[in-house]
Amino acid sequence: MNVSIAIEKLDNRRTGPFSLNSLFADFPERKARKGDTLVQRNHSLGYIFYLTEGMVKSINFYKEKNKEIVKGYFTAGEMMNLDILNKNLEVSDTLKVTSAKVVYKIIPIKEFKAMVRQNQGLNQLVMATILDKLNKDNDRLHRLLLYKSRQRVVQFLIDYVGEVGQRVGYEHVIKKPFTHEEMGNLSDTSRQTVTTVLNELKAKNIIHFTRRYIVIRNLEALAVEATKEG
DNA sequence: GCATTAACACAGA
DNA sequence: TCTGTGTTAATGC
Repeated sequence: MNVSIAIEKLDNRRTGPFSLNSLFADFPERKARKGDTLVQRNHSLGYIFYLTEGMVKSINFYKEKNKEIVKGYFTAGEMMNLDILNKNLEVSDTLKVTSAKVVYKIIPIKEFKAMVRQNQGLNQLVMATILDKLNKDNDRLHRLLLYKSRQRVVQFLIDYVGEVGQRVGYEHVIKKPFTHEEMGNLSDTSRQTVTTVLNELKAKNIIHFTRRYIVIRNLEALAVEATKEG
């Protein structure tokens, strides 16, 4: 994603989200702890999961390689397994808790479908969520094919700030950011490489970070880094 | 060469 | 105290 689009996203982002919290308020709630599996890939599931607290990762595990591919992370306010709408209730990703605690709502698929039919806003949001995921997967694949790991980290950072960054003067802040390991998973590289790249950017005064936040000092300069070789 | 893995030190929440 | 970060040597493709 180029920098102007990232900025545009920051500006256009909806402030008062279409309130899923109130829409799903009356449905039963479940809790889980770090390491718990909410549902296994290929298993049948009669509910849509709506995350109200904590963080969940969606993964595929490849036995042959003994390797886990992290497809993405869900945070509070997201519907996690919309793919079952299209696959006869079969989930395509394993969902695992990564935060200390998770709270989520379970909405029976039949009722969910009825709500989608009735509620234009929900209908649009479901559509947008699925398409957004599709685009993200596509971008990620292209990056893997076209760019080296350090570039992918920078590109991830630009997208990331576009999604959750807050403007502060000429800078942008990401509060409670992903860990380096999580960012590595999302940009298909190792956590050590993420650490190294971030420290390089810090040394160039393009970003600053601690465990609690990331500040993008210079988004334009970051965009330049995103395509720079070596 | 470029990047990941492993291993270890250590610091910050 | 434990998780996350910073660094480097060994290893792999």
